[in-house]
Amino acid sequence: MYSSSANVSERAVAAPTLAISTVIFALRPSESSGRPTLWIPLVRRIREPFKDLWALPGGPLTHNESLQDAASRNLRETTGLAPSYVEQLYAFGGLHRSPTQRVVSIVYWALVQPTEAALADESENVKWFRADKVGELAFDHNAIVDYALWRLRNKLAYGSVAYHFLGEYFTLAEVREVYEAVLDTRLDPANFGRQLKSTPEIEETGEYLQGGKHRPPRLYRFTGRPGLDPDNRSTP
Amino acid sequence: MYSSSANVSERAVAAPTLAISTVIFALRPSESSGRPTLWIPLVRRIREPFKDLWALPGGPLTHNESLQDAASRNLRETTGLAPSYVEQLYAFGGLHRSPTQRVVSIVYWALVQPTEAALADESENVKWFRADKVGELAFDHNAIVDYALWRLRNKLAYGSVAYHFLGEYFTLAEVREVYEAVLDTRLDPANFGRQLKSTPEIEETGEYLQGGKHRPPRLYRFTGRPGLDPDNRSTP
DNA sequence: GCAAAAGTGTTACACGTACACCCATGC
DNA sequence: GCATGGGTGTACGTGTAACACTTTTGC
Repeated sequence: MYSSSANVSERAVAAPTLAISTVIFALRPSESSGRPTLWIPLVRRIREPFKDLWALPGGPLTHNESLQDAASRNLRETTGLAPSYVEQLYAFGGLHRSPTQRVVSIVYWALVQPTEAALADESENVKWFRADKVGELAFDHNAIVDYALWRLRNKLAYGSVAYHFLGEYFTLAEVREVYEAVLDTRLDPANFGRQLKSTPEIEETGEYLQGGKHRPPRLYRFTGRPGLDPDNRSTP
Repeated sequence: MYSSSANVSERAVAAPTLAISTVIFALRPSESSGRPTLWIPLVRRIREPFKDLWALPGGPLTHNESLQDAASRNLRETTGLAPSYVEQLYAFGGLHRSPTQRVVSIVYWALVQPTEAALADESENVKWFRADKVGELAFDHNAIVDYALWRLRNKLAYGSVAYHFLGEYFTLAEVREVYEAVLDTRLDPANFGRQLKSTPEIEETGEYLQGGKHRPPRLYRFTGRPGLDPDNRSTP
């Protein structure tokens, strides 16, 4: 394939297994406070190695799908969900990730909306965990979850991912709740609202959210495209 | 390997080829202005597909090396250089990257110091190009180079990569030249110097660079660690 | 009317930018 | 002495943080 001075004969021997895994984030109300918090779904391993430990959903890459399609597919297959945002996280290829075999995992992270997340499949072998309390996971999946969390927080602070946790219409308070949940801080509603309204990707609709207990907040819409990474770049 | 509801029998069929490629950046004086500019080494393809076109150096992943080691190795093999900085860029896995075969490329980017870059191997089949004037490359390598450039500029602006283009000791003006070359702007020497001196990772030495035409500038040293990505995290 | 959330106004401060100025060296 | 790059001082503008204040709804 590539011209290279490497020993070409080695290639056939090596051929590490290639797998795709996904860290799926959704906001769900905390059991205690009721405020939204970050959750991720994990699958129980049904064979060795790491039998009975929890692991990230994942699977092989099939021949006729792109990497991102493979991530979306195994997300749908394990949780029944359609993600609103998918981005590549990292390719993990350390030598001893799996005790039995050399595996290179290309890991994605995804966001799903809470309306969807509510009707997600949950079973004996698929369960949702609070992202900061996952316990001991199979393989190097604890490190992967940590890194995904770090990336999510980063993207939220500097990018425009927050809206993918929400539906098409949302109030400023809902966006603020997303930030507060993910970054684990409290934000000044006044300043936060002004900042959002000054970003060109946020569009003010004429609608108001009715049925609340207090003054009805205005509804907004997000009109931006997510991506700067190669998979999403071409989308105009 | 992974528990998954995917059709396990498909895996054996699929098995796309896995390759490692690297975008190697070095600063070299421009032919015209003499000011430093960004260059990258490319290798000429000696077979189909894309025979005779230039491509990124790359090769297979061998069994007993990590992804990053593979990147460093093929960097050394094509250019004879030891990189001062290596970071994973992205895993490219589109279906039609190569017309003949399904290939997933895990791409790294690297920086080498100009002292090293000066003695880099150059031959009929390995040549250095200005990063912004590479012409038409094989596969999707133009897109990859563009993305690597974007990342480098980003990391330079927000991170602390600049020092890896330089030796252990450097003057503030040298760092400024790196920024000016990569970001293609002019920066105010006064403000730039103050900013650098206020970053805790920059250490002022007692030494001065002698032999210049004018007032000898103070020499500085960088005392930070590069990384926040998984490969470099554990390094204490 | 009162509680609570939506939304506006105002001020202080940190930080980046622009630019005038002084310092030290080679020729 | 003078040209040139190294280095300091200082004023201005922009954006964020803090917080007082007004508005609008449900009960």
